[in-house]
Amino acid sequence: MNNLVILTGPTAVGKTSLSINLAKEINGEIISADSMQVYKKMDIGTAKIKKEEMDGIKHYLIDIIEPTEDFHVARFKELVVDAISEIYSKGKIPIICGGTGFYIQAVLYDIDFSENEIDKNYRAYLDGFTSDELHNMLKKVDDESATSIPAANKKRVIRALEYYHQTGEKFSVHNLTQRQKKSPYNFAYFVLNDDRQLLYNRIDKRVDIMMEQGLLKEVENLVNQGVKKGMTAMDGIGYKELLDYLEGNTTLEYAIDLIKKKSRNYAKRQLTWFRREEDVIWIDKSIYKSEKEQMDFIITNLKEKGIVKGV
RNA sequence: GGUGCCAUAGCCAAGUGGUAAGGCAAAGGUCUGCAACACCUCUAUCACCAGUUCAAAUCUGGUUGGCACCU
Repeated sequence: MNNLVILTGPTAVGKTSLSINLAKEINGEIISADSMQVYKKMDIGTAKIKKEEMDGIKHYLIDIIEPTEDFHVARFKELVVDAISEIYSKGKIPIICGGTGFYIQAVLYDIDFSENEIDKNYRAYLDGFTSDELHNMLKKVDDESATSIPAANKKRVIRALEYYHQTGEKFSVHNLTQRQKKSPYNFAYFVLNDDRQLLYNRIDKRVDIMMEQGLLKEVENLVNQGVKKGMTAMDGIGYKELLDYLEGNTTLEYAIDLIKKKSRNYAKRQLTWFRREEDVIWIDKSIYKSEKEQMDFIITNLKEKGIVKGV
């Protein structure tokens, strides 16, 4: 049992409804690979699937932590492994569905996030330096990483330094070996895509719908429960912009436009990510127009890979 | 009809004689513990015509378009 189906695509492309039908079709259960849907109480802004929409299909890794908690790939990876084996034990097929490419990659290639805990003290210490100083420090211990990470990207420079500090191994070496890994799964990696302009239109429209559904109220509730700027949950698109509005820094109209823009930019970045992934099967909605056609295409591919028995 | 002001990339916008800043958008890319993050790359000959000058987006004249005020 090492079959794995991945269904992803840019935000607002229509993954959710397709994933439910697919799960029914192939006797699967769904694992969400979404860095924001893991949070409870963040439903509207993350376009989280509703209970009734699940239609009896079990979902993993949705609503698992409080918005005040930290979350990251390493934790995701641990939890996913458990979810997958649980699904296998039922004789079902795991379907990973969600837009966080990084999380999908971590599972698919079984990337090793060594046991080290995040060293808050060391990070705080590093935070006191300027970008250039940090970059120079990195250059001394790991020239390769220093070359590939621009000094301006302070976040990544810090991670590379932290990794070296904790393990004594160069981050660049670690990355290289991880990158050469073959996937332990017999997988099919589907990326649902659509005409760019149509996608952007749908994103804009969806933001308006979110506002109608009460996104502002949702953000207010989070704030009342102690969620603050700087927490991972507040990195979510729609949340930080509305928080800015609530704090009186922008107008509501400006905030909404910004949410739309950020969402479009995000969709574009997701596509860049998927383009780089190997063995991706693209499902172009301008070719496979109906969900029925998309499903047939998926099933055909799953049969070819032996994930689903041929008829 | 008259007078004045303005006209720089899709948008905003510097530059007032020496060979086109910057921001946003769009597009492409990086990514292996915050990834809905963070970061990188990248687009013009200055409304049009003529003139002055070694040299003009920058000065002069005209044309077109816009804005303001006046009759």
